[in-house]
Amino acid sequence: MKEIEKAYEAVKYEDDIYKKWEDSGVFTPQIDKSKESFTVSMPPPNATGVLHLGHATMLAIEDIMIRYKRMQGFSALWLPGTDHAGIATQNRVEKNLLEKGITRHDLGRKKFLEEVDEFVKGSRNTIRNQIRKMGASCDWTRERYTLDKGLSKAVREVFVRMYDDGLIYRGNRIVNWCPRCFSTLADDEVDYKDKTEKLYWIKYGPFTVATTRPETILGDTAVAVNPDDKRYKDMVGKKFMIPGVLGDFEVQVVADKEVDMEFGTGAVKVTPAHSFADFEIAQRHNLPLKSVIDEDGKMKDNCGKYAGMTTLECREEIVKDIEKMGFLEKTEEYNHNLSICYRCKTPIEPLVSRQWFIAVDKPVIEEDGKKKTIKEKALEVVRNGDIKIIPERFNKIYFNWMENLHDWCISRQIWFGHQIPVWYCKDCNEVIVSREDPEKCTKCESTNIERDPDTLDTWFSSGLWTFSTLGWPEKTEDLGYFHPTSILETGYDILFFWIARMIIMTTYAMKEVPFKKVYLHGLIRTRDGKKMSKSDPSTTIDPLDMIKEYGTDALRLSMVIGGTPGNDMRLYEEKIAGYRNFVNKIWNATRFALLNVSDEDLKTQFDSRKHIKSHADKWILTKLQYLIKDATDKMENFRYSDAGTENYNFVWAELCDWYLEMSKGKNLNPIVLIYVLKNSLKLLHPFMPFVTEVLWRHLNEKKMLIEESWPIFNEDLVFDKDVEDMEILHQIISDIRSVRAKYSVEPAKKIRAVIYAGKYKDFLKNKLEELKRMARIENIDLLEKGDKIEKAVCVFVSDIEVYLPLNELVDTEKETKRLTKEKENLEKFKKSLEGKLNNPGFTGSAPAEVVEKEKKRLAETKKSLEKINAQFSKL
RNA sequence: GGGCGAUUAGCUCAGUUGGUUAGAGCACCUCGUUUACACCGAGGGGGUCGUAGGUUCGACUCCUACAUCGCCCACCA
Repeated sequence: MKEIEKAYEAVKYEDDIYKKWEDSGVFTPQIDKSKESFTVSMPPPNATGVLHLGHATMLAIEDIMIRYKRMQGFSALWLPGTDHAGIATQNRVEKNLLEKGITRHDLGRKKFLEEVDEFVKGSRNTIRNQIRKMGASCDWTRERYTLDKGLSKAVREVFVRMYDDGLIYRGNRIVNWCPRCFSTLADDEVDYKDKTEKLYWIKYGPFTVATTRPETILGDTAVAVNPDDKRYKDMVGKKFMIPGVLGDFEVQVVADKEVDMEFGTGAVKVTPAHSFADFEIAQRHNLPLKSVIDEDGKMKDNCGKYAGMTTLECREEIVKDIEKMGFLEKTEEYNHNLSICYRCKTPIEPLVSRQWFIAVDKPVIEEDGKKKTIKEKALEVVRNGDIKIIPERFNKIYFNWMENLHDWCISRQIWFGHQIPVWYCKDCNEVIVSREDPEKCTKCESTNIERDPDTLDTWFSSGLWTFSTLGWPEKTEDLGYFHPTSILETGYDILFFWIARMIIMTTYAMKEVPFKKVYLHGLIRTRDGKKMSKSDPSTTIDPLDMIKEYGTDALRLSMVIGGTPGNDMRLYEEKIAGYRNFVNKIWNATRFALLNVSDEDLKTQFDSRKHIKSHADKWILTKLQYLIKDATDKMENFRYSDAGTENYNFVWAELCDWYLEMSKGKNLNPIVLIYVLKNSLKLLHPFMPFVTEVLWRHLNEKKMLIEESWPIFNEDLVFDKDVEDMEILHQIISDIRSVRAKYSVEPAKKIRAVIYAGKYKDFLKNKLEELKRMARIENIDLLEKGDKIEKAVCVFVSDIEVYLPLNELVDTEKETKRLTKEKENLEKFKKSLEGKLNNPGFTGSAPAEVVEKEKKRLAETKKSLEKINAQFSKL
């Protein structure tokens, strides 16, 4: 017997428990060929980030996966790490510098990068420790960083291979350009914003064109019309001189099916250098490019008096000038999508630029005598089931995205990141792509070579994450044992950013999939279903605050239970508080046990032949077995919410509300109690690791719970008949309590009961003590059968009749009402059952067991009705 | 424009291949310090499962429309 505190205070234990786990080495799996591996790569948070609910969800779910598999005996590796997050981190540091009035150019590349490294070093520990706060049982000895040596080597290796295979090329193409970040962006790094702008209708030589960007007229080289448009039929193929603000300029008229005849006048001005659609038209018709907007978002020198203006200033001026010239026909309000930078929300400036790309449609992967593109390969592994996405519906979204993928622009004009391993010879123009930094030109041996100043898109390196972190390109033991990883768990919002890219990069470099499964969780939303936004702190919940207030276990439960993969979930404080209550409940259940068992009991190994004493024991043991079966099944099928809910209900509604309450008399059976409790702790450990581990220690166990084995269903501990009996007892108790409440019989008032138990007489004889205590009855006359009793309220459970002779308390009117209502319900039910059973369609086509079940129900219902009818005569 | 998801009790959500008289938590009402827990216990009220059709012996579950909300993709100047 020992006593623990009355309430569990999470903050007092968590850090200590975590340290014990980490120090013990359980987080670090060994390479053991006799065991199966289970691997999860942690999606690396930004090195300079702070923990938010997105991370918290991811960590909670992945920790459940890992702890579960570890307990099942897998060699379970959860590999943590951080991402250098090129643009985001560089922006942060630049902002800091700006406060001191310095730009990165003042410092120069080398100094600036030192500054960034310093900053990262300082802030990386923050996120590391916050990951620990969540209880994440990841292997810190294998922690990686996207910019560390090994990963940089992997990046370089992949780049060189892809270059040699002709997959990486340098090209002059139109790109998404952010004038603020001063860098290119990938297509999916572009966000859209609804905006109403002016649509200008402008006289354009023999045409009238409509545009929202009159400033781009300076870069026009064509007019496009639909091939079917009769209005312009005769003009196609001809060239026209168009009078413009800077004098006449020449355009060619082309017919292109992408042009919508209905929009505007059906004639489109084409600016190939500053519009994606126009660029494509230009490609199809070999039109000249004319660049007029610079990388800083200002008009180029070739723009005459407009040179140096921002695009917006220029637009204003040009419109004025066009109007003066009498070319402005009209303006109207026009609602469209404005593309903006996903990082800084600055409008994107599409422009033509010389960049590095990955060719997604070039067949280079040799397989089965065919050559496939990396895109085809990435589609194939999902189509053929090598990678399974949960929930499945995201397959379609993935296919759609992948099928429409264009060449991926991988160069970024920022300094922080993996610098592109390409050198240019200034003497002979040779392009040198190399695994090692070259000292001289490989062609002319000149030392006058210069490295490409650009860096790679952050997603290039994170695309290699699952295998680069395991040592690739070296053939490490880790790589052989832990790759491909088992499951990749992350939010659906980075399906394209990251998951798709990992699949592309890994199937190319490793010739295997990065992971066998993808589990996508939803986004956490506010109580009103809104997105939590950093800019509005009143909408956000800080996971660290919640941990302080309610404990990590409560936070984890609140994010896992009640959610389904791929669906968003609302989170609010009361929900977390609710799970805190559950944490305290299991604490107190254990507290109760500890107050009632001896040290000897704690040491005793449960033996089913020796230790089972009562029906209650058999009942709870059976319930536990079914729980083990169901919960394991749910875990296997990634239904963590369901598994958690079942455990929750078992502990609260079955173990605490019934078994412990039953135990309170002289019936306490320490061995079974401890056995059930320990198993509950095991089942709950992946969900709420801290409190279960703390309690485990109190139960005199030498090993830590984290190292224990997952419970296995044991048929020998299933006693279905006893469960049926016990549930009848529970029903009797509940019904008596209900009657007491309806009749306002004070709890303190003990009453008498007469029970005609029929075949249950012997069973109930052993249960009188519990029955009396739990239903608060003074005296029970237990008989097999007997006469109806006057002035009594009755309840019927199965064949059993229970009479509470409340005498003067019995309100005939009230009782009649109660019984009438019950009778009505039963009759309604009976009717529906009879309807079913008399229907040959039902009996003919429904499975036999379903029909059997309904027959049984009908029999029960009829019995109850008989008894109720008999009771009416006694009122 | 294309696609996806949601719609179940006042609120937040479960409901696994169609087979209950549709569940839970919170909130609400009544009662309650009895060998853990008031972060608790006992009892209770509350839903024609978005609408309209259809398939079936049987639909919250499958099909078709529609409505409302949300998300993703594409994008036309």
